[in-house]
Formats: sequence, C-alpha cells, structure tokens
Amino acid sequence: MRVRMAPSPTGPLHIGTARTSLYNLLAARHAGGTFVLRIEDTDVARSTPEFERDIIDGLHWLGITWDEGPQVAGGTDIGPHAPYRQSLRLELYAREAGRLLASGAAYRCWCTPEELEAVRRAQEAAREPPRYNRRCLSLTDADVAAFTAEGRRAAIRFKVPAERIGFDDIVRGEVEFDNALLGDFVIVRNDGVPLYHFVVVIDDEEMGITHVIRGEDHLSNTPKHIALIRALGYREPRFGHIPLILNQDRSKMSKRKSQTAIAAYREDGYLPEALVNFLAFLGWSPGTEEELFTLDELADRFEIGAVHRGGAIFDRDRLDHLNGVYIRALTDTQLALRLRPWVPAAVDDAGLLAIVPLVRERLVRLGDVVGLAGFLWEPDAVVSSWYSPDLLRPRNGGPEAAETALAGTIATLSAMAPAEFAADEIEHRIRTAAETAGVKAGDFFTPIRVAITGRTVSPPLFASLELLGRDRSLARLADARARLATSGAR
RNA sequence: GCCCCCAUCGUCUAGAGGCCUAGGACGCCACCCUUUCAAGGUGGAGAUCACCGGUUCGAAUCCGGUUGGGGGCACCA
Repeated sequence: MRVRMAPSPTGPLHIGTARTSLYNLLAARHAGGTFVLRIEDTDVARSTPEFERDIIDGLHWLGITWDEGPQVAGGTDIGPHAPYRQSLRLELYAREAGRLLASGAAYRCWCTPEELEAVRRAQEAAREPPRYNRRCLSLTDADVAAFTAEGRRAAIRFKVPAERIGFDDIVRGEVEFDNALLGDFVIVRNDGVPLYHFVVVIDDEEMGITHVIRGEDHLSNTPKHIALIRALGYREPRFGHIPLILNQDRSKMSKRKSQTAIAAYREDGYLPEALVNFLAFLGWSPGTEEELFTLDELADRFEIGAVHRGGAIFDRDRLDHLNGVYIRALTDTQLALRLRPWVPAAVDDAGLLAIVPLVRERLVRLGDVVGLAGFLWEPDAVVSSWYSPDLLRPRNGGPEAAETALAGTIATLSAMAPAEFAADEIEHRIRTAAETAGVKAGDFFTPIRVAITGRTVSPPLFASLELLGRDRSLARLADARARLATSGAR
C-alpha cells in the first residue's frame, strides 16, 4: 500500500488537512505501507514558502511523519520519486499534456474569461446546466490564426468522454456518476500552468500511489480523475473518501466559523498527542470503550474501511477535556518542560517545577498557566491592578471583615521566620488567626487570596503564599489594606 | 438548477436481525469532597435509533420512498 497526502501551501496547516494526513499515515502504518508527502504548489500566485513551512512544521509537531517527500521546508526531498514538489515537476506535466493533445483526448481552447462568463450566463438564463460549450473543439485554421494574431494564448481542455463512471469507494462502497453531465474542464491554463485535477492524477501514477485517501469534498471530482486516468493509460488506484469535519452549523469546517489553523491550537497549549487522539476519533472508533491511544496504538487498530460516512462536528469541549486528561497524565518534570514556552525566563527551572503542582489539576490548555500562576512572576503593581478593592470583601462580610483578615494575616506572617514559611505551617497559623478573630475560614481566606493573586479564583492559597515568599506576600497584603481603606473612605 | 454523499442522546460515538426496556464519553444538573477554582467520587436528566412503507416470527440494524443536512459542478486546491 502506498498512500499520499498532497497539501497545498496556500494557507496554514488546516485541521482537516491534519486529520486526512493522520488517516493516511494510520492506514499506511497499519498495512505496513508507505506514506508519501507531496507539496501541491502549482498555484504559484497563492503558494508561499511560509505556508509550506507551517504545514511541514505542524505535521511534525503532531508526530505525523512520512516516508517520502520534503522533510523540511526548503530542504532536500527524500525518496525514489523526487522531487515531491509539483513546481519542480513541470516538464512531466507538459509531456503528458502533449500526449493527450496528440491522441485527441484534449484540445486547445482560446476562449477568454469574458466569453466563458457570457456563455455561462446564457445557459443559466436558459436553465441549462453550466458547462463548456465546446466552441474551440471545432475551430478552423483561420479561427486559430486569428486568435493567435490577436495575441491570445490557448489553455488545454480535457475532452470528457460521455460515459458512466463507477468505482468501489473504500469507505462508501459502490458509487456511480455520469460524466456526460460534466463539461470539458481545463487541465492546463493559458499561461502553461497545469491544474490540480490533471497533476494529481499524473503524480499519483508516477509515484505509484495505490490508495487515494482524501476528504469527501473530492468525491464528486473522482469521476474526472478516473476519466483522465483512462485517457492516459494509467492504473486506477482505490479511492477512499473520509467524512468532513464540520462547523457548529454542520457546514464544512472553515476559517470563518471555526479555529482551523493547527498552529493556533499549538499556541493555545493543546498537546499534540491529545489533538491526534481527538482527530482520530472524529469519524472513526476502534469499537471498544477505551479512548486514550498513542499514535502507535492507533496505527495498530485503525481500519480505513471502518471509517464513518457521516461528517462530524468539531467539539471543542471534548478536545478541552481530552487535553486536560493528557496534561494530568504528565509527570511534574514533563509538564514543566511543556509549560516553559508560556513562563518567563525570569522563573528558573526549579521555580517552574514548584509551580506545576499548583496548576496541573487546573490546566485545560498549557497556556492557561499564565492566568493561573501569573501572579507569581508579575510585579506587585500589576497584580494589584487586576482587582478592585470591593473584591477584597468576603461573601459574608463587609470591608471590616476584609480589614480584619488582612491585618490578622499581616501580623501572623510577620511573626514567621523565613525557614518556617512553608504551606503547612502558614495554613496552621492563618487558621488559628481566623479562629481568634472569630471568622469562618473561607471568609477569612478570600481577602488574602485576592490580595495575593489579584483574583477571586486561584491555585491553593497557602502554597501560593509560600511560592510568592514572605516579603512579597506581606507587601501585597499591605497594599490591599491601603486600597481598602481608601475605597472605604469614599 | 444538476449530480453525488450522509442520517443513533445537544456533541463524538457503540451497535453489523433477536444480547437494546439502545451502551460509553463530552457537555449539562444534583450531591459528596473542599480555603476559591479545578480535579476526583456518586447519582440524574437526555435518543419513539429523521419520517413513511416494505421484507421477516422478529429490525437501530436489510430494501424502497420522503424529508432534512452536506459536498461538488472554476484557466483554486
């Protein structure tokens, strides 16, 4: 089995492209086959090296690797069919176009976009299906001479045979189309650039692709490809069309309605292993009730033929849950390493490792560490700016209750030696202070929490105090007390 | 408009004629735990298997139609 993924570098790596790549990889691995990556960059106007890099980096990040193809953006291609970038294979396409022209399976077309548009409008008005009227199929030498003299350049159209085309789709079963309903489509633009439907067929043949696994949006294109394959005398691969990933409204997932760039998920702090697991289950299931798998385990059980036929909505809540599960499964050291990109360098590795236990149960995404533990590295003034003094007041109590807690805690912490400043000891003493003041523990803690973390929701309070340190804690408590007094005067 | 594909809780799905008074997970609700928030535990609501008609002793599972949804019909990929 030889499968391939052929992304087009006309945009960043899309979540759908990532899943199709994953399914191809899984199918190849499961069958002990070969996975090829080919860059579909014939659209020179829209393709960029930056997008190519984004795609390759994103795939690597997900752990999706290929046996043949460009390994690095701009790097050397690896494999017996190199190059794997279509922009480098132009002579091959030109030669095949020549064969089609010579056999009469294709013909030159001199129509201008305006002429084509006019014909299309006329057909619409007459309620006819919009398709090319074959004007250029029966041109006289004089017509051609006139167009040439005019400076027109010809595109090449494939003369679609009027026949029914059926095939046995790996995921959908028997499907049949009537190519008589198709217009003769352009395979080479008038500037000489070959088009998708044409090059995809040539490359798949030349690269020995045996199974074409792609999105359902290509199902209707398949009869075009089969017609081309027959006209060129190629071997017909098996086709398998996997269901689309959908927006909330069940339309094809798009940038407009969903977050589609893999890089964005990476930046939010989703774990690649969580994303892979999630993507694999969007449209497939091993049929058991286990749901946590590594890439290797997925490859072991994946059956391309067992893929569902219906599209699946991208459920962010489910991804979030899965990501949390994967985060919690990490060791402290592993999690610290993953968190590094979101934590400033001023927090050293030991400091970061100390933060991990405070946040691990609370992280949905790695990036959430900033909101959860930022109070530890942000300046006091910044943290102070996060809250308004009235948030210092506990649920059951007014400003005076806040003042009592703040003052009591300042006295308590001031009396502690640096060596004693550990979570357990801090908790013991503050609880005692609360009892002495006759205030319920929870109400006593709220003002402290806000003063220290700047928020009403935070990691466990006493460990937070310990990590912040006695002096900075005292400074924040004093600041809170001062702000409370000022606001209370109003 | 034409062609094609699809259809089980809100969502992802298990289910390949009797094991289904339809199972799991996410989300939601309640309770427990608890210094907040999470995490964790327990319980709960939630699907007449889109609808109609067949086949069969028996259908979520097979067949046909209807409806609904989606995709494709470019000198984009």
